[in-house]
Amino acid sequence: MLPWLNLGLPRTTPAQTSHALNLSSYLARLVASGQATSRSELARVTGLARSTVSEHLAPLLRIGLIAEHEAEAGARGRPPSVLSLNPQAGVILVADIGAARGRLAIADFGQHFLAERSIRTDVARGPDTVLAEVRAEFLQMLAEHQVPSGSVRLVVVGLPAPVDFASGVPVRPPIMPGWDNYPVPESFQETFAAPVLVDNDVNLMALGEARCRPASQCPLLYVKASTGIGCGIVTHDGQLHRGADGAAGDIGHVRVPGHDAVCRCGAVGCIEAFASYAAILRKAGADSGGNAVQSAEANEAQLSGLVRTAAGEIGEVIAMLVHFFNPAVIVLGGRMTQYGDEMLAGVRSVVYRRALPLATRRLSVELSTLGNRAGTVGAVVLGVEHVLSPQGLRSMML
Amino acid sequence: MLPWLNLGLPRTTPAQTSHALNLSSYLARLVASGQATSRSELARVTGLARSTVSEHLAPLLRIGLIAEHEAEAGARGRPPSVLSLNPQAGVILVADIGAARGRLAIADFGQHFLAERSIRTDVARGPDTVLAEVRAEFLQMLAEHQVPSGSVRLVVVGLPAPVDFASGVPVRPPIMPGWDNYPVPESFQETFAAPVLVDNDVNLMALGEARCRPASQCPLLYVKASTGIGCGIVTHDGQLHRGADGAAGDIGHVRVPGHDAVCRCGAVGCIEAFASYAAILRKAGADSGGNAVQSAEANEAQLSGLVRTAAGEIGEVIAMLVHFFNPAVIVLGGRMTQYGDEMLAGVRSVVYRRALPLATRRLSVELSTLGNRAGTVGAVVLGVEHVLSPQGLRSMML
DNA sequence: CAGGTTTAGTTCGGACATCGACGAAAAGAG
DNA sequence: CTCTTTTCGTCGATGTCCGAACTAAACCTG
Repeated sequence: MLPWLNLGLPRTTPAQTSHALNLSSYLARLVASGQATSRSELARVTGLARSTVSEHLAPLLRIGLIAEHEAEAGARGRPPSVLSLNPQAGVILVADIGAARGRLAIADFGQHFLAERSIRTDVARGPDTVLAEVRAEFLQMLAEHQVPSGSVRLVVVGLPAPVDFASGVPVRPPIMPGWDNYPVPESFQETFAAPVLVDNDVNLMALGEARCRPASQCPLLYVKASTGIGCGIVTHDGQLHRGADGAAGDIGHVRVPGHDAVCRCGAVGCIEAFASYAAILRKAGADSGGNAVQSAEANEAQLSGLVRTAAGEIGEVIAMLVHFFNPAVIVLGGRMTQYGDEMLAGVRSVVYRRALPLATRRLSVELSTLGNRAGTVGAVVLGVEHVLSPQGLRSMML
Repeated sequence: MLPWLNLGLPRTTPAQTSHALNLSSYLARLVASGQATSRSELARVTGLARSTVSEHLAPLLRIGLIAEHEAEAGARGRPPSVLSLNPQAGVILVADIGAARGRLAIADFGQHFLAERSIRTDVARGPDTVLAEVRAEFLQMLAEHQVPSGSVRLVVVGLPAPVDFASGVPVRPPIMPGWDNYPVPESFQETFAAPVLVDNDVNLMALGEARCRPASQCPLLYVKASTGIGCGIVTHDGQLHRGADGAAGDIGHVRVPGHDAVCRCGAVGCIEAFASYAAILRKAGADSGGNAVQSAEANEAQLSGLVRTAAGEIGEVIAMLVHFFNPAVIVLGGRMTQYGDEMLAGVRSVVYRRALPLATRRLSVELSTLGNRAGTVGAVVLGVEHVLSPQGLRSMML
């Protein structure tokens, strides 16, 4: 007979987190996303009794996570007290660390960036150096905006590497010598007494883009073409797919025959070796015979053409992903979207030609709406969702 | 400022299904999967009080879904009353319809196949003919095994086509003329007064394989190489990924350069056109100059070589999927696994050479453990999980 | 074989969650 | 000012879940 079947059970038993916390978390997220702004509205949306809503809202107000203020009247009856995440509930520190540059930000819970800054982060200098600079920069930003460092609720870090999300540790990063297994969370926890979340940078961008759109646009793929080529995956239910080892979305080293460029990973024919933005700049520099980037950047027309070609090659890979994953939306991001029109045209032409009509009929291919802020926005999203999760709420309520 | 962010909310509000039903469903699934066989064990596994377990078990016993019988004593204390899904609770009709042949089965809830049968199903003859034959066959099987047709609780159908799972309708099947948008569920509901689930056949196989393994082996990819090449996707949390249009996993029409075979989809260079089992048989037939399949099947050695080559080409595609999806396990199935060793060797050699070590370090590439029963087993799994879901339970309890 | 030990399952009262009903508060309409 | 409308809080009724005490059914010991 058959071995018996391990029916689809949740990985955590439902009874582990209390029902009360689940409800509070759900209410908090409804408020945070703006889908409900008053107690009655929450009751309508959730189908719960108003009294139940009030009851579960009370602890959220008590710990100051949600604030209420008077609404200016205008409608008929008693004006509701408008609910929102309390901007004063604390701040989230966010670092989107790229290979060469990083973007730091301080965000409050009211969806505002209090401060934003771009710094040099040459990851090749090693984690000790880079993270120390990030910490110093954070402290300076906090001081400048007079945010007490005690109000830091969470630190979220994006790294251009595969990350084991549970432990927050980079695993075998191809381009970051010295970062393998480096305990990034500990390095921040010495300075800030707050939990630290670490994830792949492209995952964060994908999350940011996904949350700017209606849930019907999931499953969503975010494809970033800059120095490297990577991809973030958001599934049907809005969750990031990180894969078994945190390495999902690493499409830069997909091999496309017909090219013999040597990739930094050592292999030959990786898409990243000839269709990434870095590769294009190299090519432009070489063609113009001059000294690389400077002169090449000037030659807009030539670059446009190269982007268009590269976008087509990326489109070949995307067409394959469309077959396999059948997403509702493909979002294009990364530095190559400086030439957005060319990029879009290049990708679209190939995808709609190659892929079967069924999978492309309702597929939309778009440029990133968040641009180079996708990473920081996604990090804030991850942070807010973590704080508002049942586990996050429990830790706040002691 | 930013548009506000639609935080990761569940698609259905948690308050919609009653907490009680959720618990009953969870208990039933624990019993069904054999993870708990008595009330006390359920209490230990779930962390609930024994009294609570008893309380929620009562309705499941009342409707006859779960049965208890005496355990033979042997341990110290009072022997537990052993719980199991009641085999007499009803049967599930299962049809795994392939392009040429279909596999029908009657399963009870006690993980036993009461009857199993393979029939000719030339899907090109159209849905009316094929489904009528399936229905007739089902009725005959029921009669032969003296199962009253009133005890049919569910019908599960797998089709070699993209299927919109919610409505149970095939959408734009490439190889099934006349099936587009055909209302398959209605066609069975006239005969059997039971819900009908329809899904892609490869999805069912993937589900079957996934449920035969520990949950730690998800995310899992099931790759089927027969007449066509397809792929089923099970995510980290054990759910099938069906994509935005139910077309996910359709990797047969991924284009691999360097081949100019014309595919039945009309395009050139589809992997399916030269590396599927059908293509191999064609090639073997052509090489031996004789009349195709018959003489070719005889020449084992030649076929082995062709399988090995084709497996390498499929491996190129799988390597790409490994980069993108980073699964924990790849399961190989389909008729090509008749030559399992060659297939495994061909796929492994390419995957472990092409893909980055990070994604392959813990990846295991295996042959299907269920063989040609994967589809029917997966269909039973889908059916049992549907019946034991909170929605399914509610309908049984009136 | 009587009584102790161990494990399983049931019963029951209390703590807590959720609901609906009622009433108070706060605005506009007439 | 009074009526209507909408929001929100309070309170008792109902239902869920738990733990403690109790019963049931086995084995072990002497």
